[in-house]
Amino acid sequence: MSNTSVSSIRRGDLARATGCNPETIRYYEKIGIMPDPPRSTKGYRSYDDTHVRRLKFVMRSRALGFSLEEVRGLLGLVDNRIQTCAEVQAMAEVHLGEVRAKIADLTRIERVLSETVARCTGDAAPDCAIIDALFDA
Amino acid sequence: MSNTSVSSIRRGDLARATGCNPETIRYYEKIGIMPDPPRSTKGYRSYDDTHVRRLKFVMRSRALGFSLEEVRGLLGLVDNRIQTCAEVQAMAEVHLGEVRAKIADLTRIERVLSETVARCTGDAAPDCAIIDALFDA
DNA sequence: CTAGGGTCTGTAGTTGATACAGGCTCAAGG
DNA sequence: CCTTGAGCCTGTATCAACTACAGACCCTAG
Repeated sequence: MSNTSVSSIRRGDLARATGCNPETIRYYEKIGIMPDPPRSTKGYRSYDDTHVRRLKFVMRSRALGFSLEEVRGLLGLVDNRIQTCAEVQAMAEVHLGEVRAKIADLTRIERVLSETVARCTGDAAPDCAIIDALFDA
Repeated sequence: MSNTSVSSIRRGDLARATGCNPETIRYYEKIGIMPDPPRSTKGYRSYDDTHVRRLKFVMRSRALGFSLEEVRGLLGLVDNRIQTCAEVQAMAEVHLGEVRAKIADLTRIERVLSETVARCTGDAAPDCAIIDALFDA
């Protein structure tokens, strides 16, 4: 009597359950991030809980900035095949380093840009401090 | 006697003078960021100082994170046509806002990611704190 | 005279999706 | 019962911003 019915849902339902664009689901299947789901007699994709869980995993990984190739690596451990935990940790650390590098880059850009914008008077003259800065930097 | 010789340089020279990939120069010409340069009798592109200056301008703008469409806008004032200084200032401020938003995003990602990585023991066990976090977040 | 480097063109690949076009199927309302 | 609209199917095109060929010239130094 337990509610273990593996309720079969369609692509739109999976999209709504995860917040993922339906087209993106198809894309993930094409590149092998998501498995090819079983089909109904009429060819409709048929998903269940495992797909919801896996797609949410992918989306959280993406939200943390992992590339799809990195996600593929993470899933390698999930699928209990390729990766070990130590490898996952190493990958996450590399990724963390990249995130920090990006922050450093953008912070430098932010500083230069805000200084430049501050120097601009904003009137309609043909001279522009921003343009000058870009030319003479 | 002044050295005003408009020395004609080739694509590779322009690339070396600016640090820009030669293929990228061709691309910028195709999309109209850089003008179609005059050609030698044999069809070789022929550049001068103005091209060096303009390409450096483009590259500095790109280095500050402006999109090519934004660079096109900036060049609109350089070319003394479309944009006013006030419009350039407004654009730069919008861009600055986007940069700050990206920094905020990445900082949040950095925090979550470093917390997650810290929780990982890094041994070879099939359990992995990183994977678990991505599943259960 | 030939070997190498540079140049020319057009085209395809990259990442991570998103957006059609053209056709099928399905459920609800009249 | 029929229509209408939503959803699904496929394949393909598009976006940013480049990068990387292939195949053909050309030019110069040894």
